[in-house]
Amino acid sequence: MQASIDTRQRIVNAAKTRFHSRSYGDVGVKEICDSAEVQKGSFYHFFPSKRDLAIAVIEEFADDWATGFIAEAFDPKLPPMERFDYLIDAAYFWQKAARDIQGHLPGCLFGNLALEISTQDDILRAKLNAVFIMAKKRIMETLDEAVAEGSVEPLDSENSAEAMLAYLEGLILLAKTQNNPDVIHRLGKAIKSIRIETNSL
Amino acid sequence: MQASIDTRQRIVNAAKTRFHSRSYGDVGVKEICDSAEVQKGSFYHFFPSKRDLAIAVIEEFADDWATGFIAEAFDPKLPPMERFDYLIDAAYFWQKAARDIQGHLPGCLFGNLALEISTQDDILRAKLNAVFIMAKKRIMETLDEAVAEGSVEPLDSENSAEAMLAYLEGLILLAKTQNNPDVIHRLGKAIKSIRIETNSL
DNA sequence: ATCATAGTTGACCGGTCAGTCTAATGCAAG
DNA sequence: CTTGCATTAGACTGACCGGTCAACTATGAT
Repeated sequence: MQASIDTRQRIVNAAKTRFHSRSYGDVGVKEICDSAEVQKGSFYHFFPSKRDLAIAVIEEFADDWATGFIAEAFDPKLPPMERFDYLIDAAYFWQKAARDIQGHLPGCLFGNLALEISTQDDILRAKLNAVFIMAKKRIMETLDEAVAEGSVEPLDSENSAEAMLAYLEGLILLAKTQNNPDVIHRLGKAIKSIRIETNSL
Repeated sequence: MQASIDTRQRIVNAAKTRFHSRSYGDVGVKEICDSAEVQKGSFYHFFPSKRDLAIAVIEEFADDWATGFIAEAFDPKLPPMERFDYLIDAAYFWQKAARDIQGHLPGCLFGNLALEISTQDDILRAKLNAVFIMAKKRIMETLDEAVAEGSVEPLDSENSAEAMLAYLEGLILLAKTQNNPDVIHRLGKAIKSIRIETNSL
């Protein structure tokens, strides 16, 4: 059926933007249905529960993220370390655009959800963690390339990558708390100074 | 009156632990009242709304934090840069202890609340931001001391302090997502490598 | 044409939400 | 003893929550 795929997608789309700009707990199923112009019954035809919708949202958003935001920033044509400048830039412009439209800086959907629900739902937590692992891998590969290329001294690329990811999430957290995207630009450059040395066993 | 002060305090205490280990949205007024052994009427005698309770919780927790956690870590008797090791250590042990008791790593109350409600309530957001500004100041002072002492090359201490705070919050976010306090230890040492240079105008 | 099935509708469920209200307390000052 | 006020008790409100259900429609295969 045609309409059905569309219906499911409309639900996920409506949920995506709402979960991102508000929170999981604050957005009700009814509100999502209304905005997607779908009835409650149809919602529960596609999703056994609100939680399952959250899983779908995380998966789709992770995909959008990997093929959009991340893929653009980690352009293999760019010198490895320059990609981090693009990453910070992309984060800045994304947050700024959202803030200019909605009036509030939404932050990172994954970070938001992680802090909201990871003490309450281990499966959702694991899904979110998987997204972060994926991002970490991309950073790590970039770091490895930079080392191979000679533009960075050898380091513990896995831990350094994770530390850089933590920093990025932290920046976005502060930017959201200040409702000001400039934080990302102002502090972003320091991401390249984060290093964890290889453990000399 | 004696009991009244105690009642108010019991409400705040019950809310503090619950907001921290779950979320603002997920914890209801009834649950807080039950656990504080207080009636709804008493609750609304002391707090006009749940939101006002949140304000009280943030204020009290900020106080606990400043006089406990932060004051211990930023011990003026320690060499300035060593204080950051203590900070990371304190964060690690706190999160680990909470995880061992509750089964879930609670993260930072301020970070949690910031991501959950700062798009929905500007006053709460400002309160949270004030807590971060206070923490930033403590870090900045420490950095300034280190520079004065000669153990650190001159830098933009205000922005560097903010960047270090972002990193700490990011670490705790990842630790929560993995439900594993080790992240804090594993990546914590890099906090001292974060630097933002003075803008040479 | 007919039948199974996917999708849709909207009324409906019990429970819980934040918040209200009135009446009963306990206590302190006059 | 009494008056007055802060506090507490707990029943209650209406709205909303996530979720269910039985009836209905559209479609594609036989």
